[in-house]
Amino acid sequence: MINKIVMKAKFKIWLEEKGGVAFAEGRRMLLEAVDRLGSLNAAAKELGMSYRAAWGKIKATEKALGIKLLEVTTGGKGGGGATLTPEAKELVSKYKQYIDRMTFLVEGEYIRIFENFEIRISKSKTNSNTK
Amino acid sequence: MINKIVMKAKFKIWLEEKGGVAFAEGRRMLLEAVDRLGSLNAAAKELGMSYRAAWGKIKATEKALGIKLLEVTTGGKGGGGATLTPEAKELVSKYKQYIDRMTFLVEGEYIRIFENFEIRISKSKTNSNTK
DNA sequence: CATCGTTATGCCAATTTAGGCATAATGATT
DNA sequence: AATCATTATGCCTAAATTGGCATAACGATG
Repeated sequence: MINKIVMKAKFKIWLEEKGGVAFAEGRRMLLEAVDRLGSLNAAAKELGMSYRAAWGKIKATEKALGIKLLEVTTGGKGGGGATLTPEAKELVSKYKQYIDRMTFLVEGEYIRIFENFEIRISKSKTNSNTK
Repeated sequence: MINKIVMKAKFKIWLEEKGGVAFAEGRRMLLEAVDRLGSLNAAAKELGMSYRAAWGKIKATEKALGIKLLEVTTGGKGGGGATLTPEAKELVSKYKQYIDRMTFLVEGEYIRIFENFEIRISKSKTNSNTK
């Protein structure tokens, strides 16, 4: 019986500052949503997370990198809102570029290196079952 | 005050099979140690983990990929031991090659994309402190 | 000056993950 | 057949991470 392997490479890349996570994909999506919606609250809702969690992520990044990410206002019609600072916009933009590039490379290198491994393993009969 | 950013890119790559983690760096080190020491127990000790944990990782990978990783014997002088199957050796070898290549690329692309970003941010004065 | 939706933050609960204790089985060696 | 270091595995505990509840402050608008 041929036991086809459908192995796949996954990866996660993040930016660290002094050993702590400073920025990663989740935060990039969050900032991108804030930029589009004009509000952290709305962005959190769209991503299915609580405002509390979203705010905490933003704060953690601001503290780690020492830069301000959001320009906020409170009060007024609509209660207020948030927009990205220029630094935040650039961080999001560069991180996106970085992730896209790495996604391409991770996939390409995986295929190059593991290609014939999978084929060979799939054809050998193995005592696969756990018990 | 110049607030120098020493941001760094970190990454983790793993192989998935049907959504579950099948292989990653920790397991590669474990198998590498088994290959060198001839025993899963000794390998676990060297890596500072319990035999229970090490055994669990191996089993999880064997189940996920449907291949046997260790050829084991019990009893006799020394109590027994474990050696890598040819498939395990190849998996370790290819994964190592993959990781080394990606480490190189992650670093290189990071520098290429973020280089001047850090410089600019570092020079602007920021209200860095959390409070 | 009351309203309303947003930002801001402490605090506790819950879920997930990892670790390790305990115990059985193995089998060549003596 | 007693020994001994290893493999094998169930089960419970601890730790770390995440999520969300509750509540305060804000301030332009009407």
